[in-house]
Amino acid sequence: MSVFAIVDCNNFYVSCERVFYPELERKPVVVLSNNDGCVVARSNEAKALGIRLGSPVFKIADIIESGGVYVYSSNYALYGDMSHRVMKLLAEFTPDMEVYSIDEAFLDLSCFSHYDLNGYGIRIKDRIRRCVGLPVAIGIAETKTLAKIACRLAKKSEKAGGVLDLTGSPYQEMALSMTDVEDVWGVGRRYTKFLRRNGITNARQLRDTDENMLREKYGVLGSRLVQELKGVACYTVESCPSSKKGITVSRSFRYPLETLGDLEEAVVGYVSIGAEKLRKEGLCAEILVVFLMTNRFSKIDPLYYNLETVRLPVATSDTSELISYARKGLKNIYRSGYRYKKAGVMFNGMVSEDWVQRDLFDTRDRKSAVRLMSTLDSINRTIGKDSVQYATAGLGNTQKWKTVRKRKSRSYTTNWEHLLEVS
DNA sequence: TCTGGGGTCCTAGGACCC
DNA sequence: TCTGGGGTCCTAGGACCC
Repeated sequence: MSVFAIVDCNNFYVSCERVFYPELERKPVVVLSNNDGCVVARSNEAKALGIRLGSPVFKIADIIESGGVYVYSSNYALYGDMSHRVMKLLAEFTPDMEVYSIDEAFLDLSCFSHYDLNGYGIRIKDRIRRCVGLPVAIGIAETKTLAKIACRLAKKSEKAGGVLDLTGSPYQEMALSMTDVEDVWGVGRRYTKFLRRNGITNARQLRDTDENMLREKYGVLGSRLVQELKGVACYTVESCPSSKKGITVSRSFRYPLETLGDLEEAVVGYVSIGAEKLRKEGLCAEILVVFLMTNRFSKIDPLYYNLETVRLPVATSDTSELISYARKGLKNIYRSGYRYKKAGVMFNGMVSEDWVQRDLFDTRDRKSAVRLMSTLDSINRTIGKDSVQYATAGLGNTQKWKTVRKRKSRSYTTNWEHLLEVS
């Protein structure tokens, strides 16, 4: 029998902040997106105050004030490192796991099916709490979709204490009945509407739906959904993630940018970030996309959105080369007179750096470019991020495109200067 | 005034191949 | 007059996930 567990960190970003500032326990806490724009994580206390995920901060200013809500900018260095620690611990508990997102992992527990799975789950939960300081919830069942449902209930129920094992359990019927159809993994807003219109409101009804009806509406995903709810595993634990199919780097600006020069600095900055990611993955991109847009929420400013796709003569991860194509692309789509709110670059058509198709008439010295990039990367890795950067990305505080994070906590685990002192 | 960022998979249709 | 069968690749759009 196959057994899947999903381990999900509770209110992950908020919990990471709490580890290093325990006074935040039992207090309403939120973490914000880039430029301190929207709420991306909430503590249970903040949820109880009615703060919705994705709310723009300015719209909930009064709740923050009256509720005494602690507000943090996102600290990706901290969250990334904490995530890494959690995953490392989880790997001790199973021969096969899949890191599903920054705060979730699927574990294959099939070989433990004759054990006390609930007890095993509790051991996992306790170990993460003790070694990393983070609270997690764990759901265990015959399929990934059922495990997700178990995990959701484990989080909600006092009695479950954070771990719920539904394998072969008589409670499975009840668990499915208690789960609204929109809370099923793979059912989004669109399908919720369709399902509810057809009288399907909970997971149990969805499981007992005519599979063909769903298949027609929803394609193969529909049949898989029903099968998974019935306990027939359609998805496995993907322990070796296939290499990336694309890399996107884009940010909203704190204030609208208007000149080509300012936008160029932003695009150069994004290309630098993206190209570094490419090299880290050992990939080269064949296709580069540059895009820009004005504020889609504005009722006054005219809207403009455009993108340019560039097919590169030879797949590359060389920042200099990518910058020159990106700047050309940007010039083509830039129109003066607009107030731009966001720009970005995308790399597609990925190939491994060892399998790049060369061009007979290529005149570029690619060997030295590779050496230059690896030197650049190693300097930035050892001395610190952006120690060496392209001047066309702008310098220091003149960089208008850099995101603002006014309420960021310290990088406790990734920067020696920020190490906690105990006295 | 202020509204995030980064992904995946599936499908349908068109162009093209033998 | 009759016009097969089996593919691939690419693109755009939709839906979903965290």
